[in-house]
Amino acid sequence: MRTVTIADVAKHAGVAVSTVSYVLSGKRAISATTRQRVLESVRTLGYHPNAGARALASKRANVIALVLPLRAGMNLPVLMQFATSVVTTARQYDHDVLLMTADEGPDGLRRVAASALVDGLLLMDVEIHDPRVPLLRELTEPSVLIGFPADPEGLTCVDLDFARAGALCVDHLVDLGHREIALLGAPRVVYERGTGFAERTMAGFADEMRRRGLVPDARPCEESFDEVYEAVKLLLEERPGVSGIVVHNESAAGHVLGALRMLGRRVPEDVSVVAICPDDVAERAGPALTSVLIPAGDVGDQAVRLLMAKLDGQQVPQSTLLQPRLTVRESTR
Amino acid sequence: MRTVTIADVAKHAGVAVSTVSYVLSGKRAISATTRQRVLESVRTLGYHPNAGARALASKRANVIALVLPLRAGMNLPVLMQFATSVVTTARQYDHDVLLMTADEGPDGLRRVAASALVDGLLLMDVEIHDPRVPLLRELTEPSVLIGFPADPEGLTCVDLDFARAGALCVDHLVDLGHREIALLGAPRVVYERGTGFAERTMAGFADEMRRRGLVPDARPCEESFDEVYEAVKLLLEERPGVSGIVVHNESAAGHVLGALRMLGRRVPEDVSVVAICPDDVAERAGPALTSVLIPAGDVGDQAVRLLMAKLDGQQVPQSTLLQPRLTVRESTR
DNA sequence: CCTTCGCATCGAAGCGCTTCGACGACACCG
DNA sequence: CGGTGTCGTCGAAGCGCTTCGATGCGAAGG
Repeated sequence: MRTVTIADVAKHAGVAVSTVSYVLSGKRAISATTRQRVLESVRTLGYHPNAGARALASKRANVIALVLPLRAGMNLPVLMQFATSVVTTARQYDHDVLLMTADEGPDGLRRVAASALVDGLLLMDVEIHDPRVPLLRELTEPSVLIGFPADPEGLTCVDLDFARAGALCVDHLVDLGHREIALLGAPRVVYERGTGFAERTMAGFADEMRRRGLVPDARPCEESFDEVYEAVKLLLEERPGVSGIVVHNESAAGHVLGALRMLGRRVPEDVSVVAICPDDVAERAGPALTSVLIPAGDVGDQAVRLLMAKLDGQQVPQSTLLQPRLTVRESTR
Repeated sequence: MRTVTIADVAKHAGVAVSTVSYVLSGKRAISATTRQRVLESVRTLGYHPNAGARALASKRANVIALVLPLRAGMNLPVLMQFATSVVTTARQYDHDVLLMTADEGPDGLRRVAASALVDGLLLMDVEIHDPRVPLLRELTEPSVLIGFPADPEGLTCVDLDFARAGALCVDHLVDLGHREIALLGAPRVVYERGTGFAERTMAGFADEMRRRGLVPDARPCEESFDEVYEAVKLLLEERPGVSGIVVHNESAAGHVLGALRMLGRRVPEDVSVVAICPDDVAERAGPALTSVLIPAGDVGDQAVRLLMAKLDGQQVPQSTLLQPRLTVRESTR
């Protein structure tokens, strides 16, 4: 069962190889009748263009690299949602996705780019001082980053507007009448790593609090139940008047509710809680959490569109911030 | 900045193109001095073989497809861990990984296989009656499945031995002296989908219970806190003597602990809980859960090895079951 | 009626690599 | 000392596709 080549299709349809190619690519006008004949031959023979040959001749692999962080502590659901939307959107542009892990480092990127395995790169979870950023600048292949390095000059970056997300939580709680509000953030290590999004949320939270004439109180928060419990307990002891809590830590969100329950605080009667997390986590919690959505799907989608535009030679904005959206559920009042 | 080709390397080293190729592939003997000279040229010029050309000439893309399920309700951490280990192991064999989603269906598989984009396929989360299985049988490209379809004849399947995992939980609890033991499983929809692993766990649990002269009680379990709470409440009402609970539902595991706490049962003093879940989930819970590990990493690793063996023309076993391992933590006594 | 033009199609030249057969050079054997 | 290998290297033929320039043809124009 030899595989079907373009030559087989050409012979079957009684045309030249180049004609088949033009029918398939649409790069030259072909008469309707010929086109039909060719397409039918393609169908009956079950022809699939050889990817390698196509890449070699056209200098386009129609594959993009998706570089995901794999270190533990990543926000898995968000990551998966993101990956899924990247693959789905890429397919809409007739591209496939090569999966890479961040631990291949700059060398891995150089390898796939230089070998023409991929036409462009999508990097998730870029850090403030990311060793891969200088490389991306010198690569001829276009790239799109999720997250912001210290200096985004000359790059294309996409992210959720985390500062706005933090502010949004404040707005919601203050509008409900709460005055004493605290933020429980990501584990300390995340801030130390300098991924950016955690700081930006805190900053947005703090700025908005101050703008409203209130005193911000923001703290990192670990992820195990016991540590969350201790953090909540400490918070309530130090600031007994706290009536609003913003949680920017997906794994901890459920534990915060459990801790409050154990500490005799009812949600939302005594304390209102807003989380910044995916919808499914918010809905699964008891009570269901009012939350600001991390639109991972939109981010992936948008990132692919930007990359495709760059591959197309178009100019794209250096920075794209996606607007967060707050959904009211049962945990705030 | 034209990209460096093998011809450039050959000229720089003063040898024929074919000699460079043989140095790089090791398929023919090359004198040590020539080899050195070539390798040095490769390094100084920064040569990376063009993937398309290589694939075209050698009929090997050095890429494997990884097909992941993307429907909601999947066990994300396990999935990511799996994907990570697949990528890492594939790289050890000098292969890259093309990421696909299950919703591309059989056509997607046919496309990447027929276009020679990939040399082999790795499918995760195969269902009992999976529409892709017949296709895999007729494809010339080798494949490895994670999970078992109804008829694994002629295929290569890898999975955790879930029946054994269920039995292992029973053994642990019974050895501790517990007699009345219940299993809280996956959401009902998972059983209906027929993914297999959930049923197999239940069967292993039930068989071992009966073998021990005990009465099995196994129930599906949804994932939201409220539903878990109701399920636990109902269980305690119907079977007040229950002193051991096996949870085979990662999202629910934490909620089960919370529900028991709210219902006035201490863990492990009043009730012992064993979970079947990844270690990080077990460790993050309060109290830390005694658990049977889902060794997602090993599964991915093993799957890649099997696929590489098949690509190599070797014979491999039709079925590979990975043995589960129980880790005792704080939730059983 | 002959030229001019545009459309539809063809043929051939690569793209960068692997691989096969060939060919010197040299060592070894009888 | 001429055959017979062996080793290391070379040249050339593709792999299946895209793309460029050329070409045949009918319609439009003078």
